[in-house]
Amino acid sequence: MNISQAALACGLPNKTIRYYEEIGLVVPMRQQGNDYRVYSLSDVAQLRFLQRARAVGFSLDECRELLALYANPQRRCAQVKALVNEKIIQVDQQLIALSAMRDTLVGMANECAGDDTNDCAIINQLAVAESPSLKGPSSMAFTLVDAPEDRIVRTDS
Amino acid sequence: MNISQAALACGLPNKTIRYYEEIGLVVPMRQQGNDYRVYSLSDVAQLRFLQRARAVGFSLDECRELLALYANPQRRCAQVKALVNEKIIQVDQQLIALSAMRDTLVGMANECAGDDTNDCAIINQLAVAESPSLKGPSSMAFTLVDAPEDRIVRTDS
DNA sequence: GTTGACATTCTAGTTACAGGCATGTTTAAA
DNA sequence: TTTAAACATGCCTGTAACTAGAATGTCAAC
Repeated sequence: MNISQAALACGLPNKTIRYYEEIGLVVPMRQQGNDYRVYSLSDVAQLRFLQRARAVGFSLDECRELLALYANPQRRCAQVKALVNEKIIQVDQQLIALSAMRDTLVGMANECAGDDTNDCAIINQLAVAESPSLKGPSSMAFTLVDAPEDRIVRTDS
Repeated sequence: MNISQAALACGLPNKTIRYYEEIGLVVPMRQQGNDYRVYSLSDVAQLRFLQRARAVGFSLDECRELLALYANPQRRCAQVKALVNEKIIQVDQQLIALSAMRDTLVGMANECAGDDTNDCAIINQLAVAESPSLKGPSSMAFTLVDAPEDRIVRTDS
């Protein structure tokens, strides 16, 4: 079958399938004469596999690894499970980070009247907040006028 | 102050600050003679603002918008709150998607013995699963041998 | 034969930086 | 005084995973 047939069968866009070929994930045969890609059922199975693996959050590099295991009858089940467990940990970390972001955003929204004045609790919070590093002038929340700056000694990395 | 001082004060790496200048977010003055960047306290306040806004998940484009509001005394608080609320919705969607991924992964791991055999429930699940599109040979879970493919009519996009 | 829907290759753009190189400047020590 | 470290500069490339678009070729139908 040709690329569009394959796309339909695996749920990936055309361009993505070509990209996967470009990076050596699924490389189909070519039809003689015109150089059209010809996808075997095995190719499509692999594309489908990739679509699934991507959907659950594996990177393309991880997908490559999974695909190798998929294709390898000598694989051990434990190897596969290890990859999945590792991915679960990563996803958990992302969930934690996102949750924290959400909490902060909701906290900001709650403090904010959302009215027609220009005094905005959100802006203030973004402007000052807990200083991310250590030192530095901790006020300056609202000051945007360009003051002639003070010179300090140099430290850098 | 120079770039490293500014980096310390705002918690952003050197390179990031230069990048923000390149895309026009915070453009400092230059010192005569050597062309070193000179950051005013106002510049640093803006960088700090950016750092915070990025940390809660705003894209650089959104940061640009927020920074404009920050700098604009004519802003209305409601505008800012709208941005935050929109971002909360986005974050919620990400959280939902990630949670679903996590569930799927955990489900896979639970089904998998994780032993020394080569028969792996995870692989099987990735291979077949619910077909992402509609049609297509729904078996083929384990078949990777390259079978001479069948020809079908063409449909594409 | 011409139209429309396919296919192909190629280049460039996206996001938000990071790494590295070659080179110029400032500062502190030997 | 020299020199070496620690800064600064610009520029060019690479990352991840595609997407969009242009220019062109092919195929089947009317």
